[in-house]
Parts: sequence; C-alpha cells; structure tokens
Amino acid sequence: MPELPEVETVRRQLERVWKGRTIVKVECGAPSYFFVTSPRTLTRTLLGLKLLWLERVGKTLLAHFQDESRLLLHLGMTGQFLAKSLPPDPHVHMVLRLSGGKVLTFRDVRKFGKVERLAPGKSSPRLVKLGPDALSISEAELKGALQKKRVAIKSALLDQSVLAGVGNIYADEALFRAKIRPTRPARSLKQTEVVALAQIIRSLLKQAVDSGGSTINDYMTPDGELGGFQNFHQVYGKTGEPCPVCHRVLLRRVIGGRSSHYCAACQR
DNA sequence: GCACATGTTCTCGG
DNA sequence: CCCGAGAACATGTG
Repeated sequence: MPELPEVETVRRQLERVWKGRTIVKVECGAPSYFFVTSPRTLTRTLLGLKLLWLERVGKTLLAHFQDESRLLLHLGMTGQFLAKSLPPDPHVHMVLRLSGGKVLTFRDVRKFGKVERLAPGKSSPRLVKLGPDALSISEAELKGALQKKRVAIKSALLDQSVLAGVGNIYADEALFRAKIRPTRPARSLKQTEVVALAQIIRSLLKQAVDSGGSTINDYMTPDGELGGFQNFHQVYGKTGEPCPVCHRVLLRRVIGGRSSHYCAACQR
C-alpha cells in the first residue's frame, strides 16, 4: 500500500492526532521479525513519551519524542495506521493509547512492516541506506545516482538508495510520463531525459500527495479515507487497455522481479 | 492449485 | 568489496 504519497498522507493525519500527546499505554502482539525492537522493550520504553513531531523519509515514518528517542515505523506492503481502535482482529500488531483518550492502531496483514525504537543519538541501517527524498530530488542528484547503475531504469527507481519514496506504481507512472521505456539501462539515459524525469517524479508525487495517495487494495488513511490518485493512473494496472496517448495496447512485463506497465510506442 | 500483490532484505555467484 | 538476480518473508484475493 504505501509509497511516498500514501506515507506522507498518513504522516499528516497521524501527526494531527498524535503531536503533543503522551503515550499512556502500549499494547503489542506476539514477538516477530515485524518488531525489530521486541514488544517487551517497546512497552517499557515508549510509555510516557510525548510526540514532538512526525517525520517522513521516503516511505519511512519517524516519530520524534521529547527525550530525543525516535520510533521508526514502516508500513511494508499492507500496513495501516488508524487513528481509532478496531474490533478484535488478528492483524492488529500494536495499539498506542494516548493522553486525551486518542488511540492509534497499527494493522498489517502481511507483516512486512517494521517497528524499531531508536535510542537518543542512534540511527538504523534502514535509515542510513536511504537516498535523497523523491519529493525534492534534484536533477543533479538523480543524474549522479543513475550514472553508476547498469540495471534497468525501472529497477533503479525502485532502489531506495538511489532515491527514497518511489515504489512500483509511481515508477511506472513516472516513466510513462517521461516517455522512457522501463527496460532501458539506467545509465543510458540522456541528460535531457534525466532532467525531465526528475521534474516529473517531483510533480507526480506532489499531485499524488494532494489527492491523498492511491488506493488499490488495502490503503486507507488514519482518518479512514481512501486515496484518490488511482483515478489519475495512466498505465499502472492497465495492461491490455489502450494507451491514453496513442491508443495502442498497454503492455506488462516483469523487470527486476516486479511487474511493469508501459506503452511500447510512446516509451522509447 | 496457480498467479499475483503499493516492499525490503538476504544469499549466492560473478 | 561491489553489483545484480532471485528467493524469502506472510497472507490474502481472483
């Protein structure tokens, strides 16, 4: 569910509920690799912490607390953060009860999400590896990173050390809008193509944030809303339909283990 | 049963 | 040590 626009939407709504409030109770599910930090440690260390602000880096959320510790949250593929309590459900892994009677519920069916406590001054390999945030990536940064990559441009855009925040939907949509074929080696892109691609990535993600992200299956905002940007997708999930520009049939093929949707006529 | 799913990480071979 | 390909993780849907 969560690429940059979805995570940014979650961040905004969650911060509105959470900021300035103190965690008064922590309820965690069974230990699993889902909890990078064990449930036992989480319940002990999070209690009494007040949220100063909620940061997003790529697809990762970072809760900043008053004692300078941080909580890293990643939604994986199916993670949801809801600003209310839910009926009993085996997919709820963590519930944070806040001062003022507010409740935050973390639900994740496939359990690819992550919860990790970062002690004051400590980081995480998950953070260190991330490249520049895709919402503000510069032409020069993108150019520099792509130059070194021999992989398909589609795979390079999914590499979070190249730029952080783009996933399968927005990679396909950006390449379509830039008229670049997803199989092209990343370093084969011309200067003008990289410049156009960087601008398209920024504006595409900004528009998606303005629409509250894309809902395909599971994605729902903390306030229980669905995204709206799926209505503006031009190629993602549209295999066999006519290209919105040239009307030839859109194709699908697997690149770097992920399905890619594109127009063979428009994208070169 | 099979294919596939908005993500990341680990292993293996070159 | 770096790079890239593929599998693995867990669960659901069509």
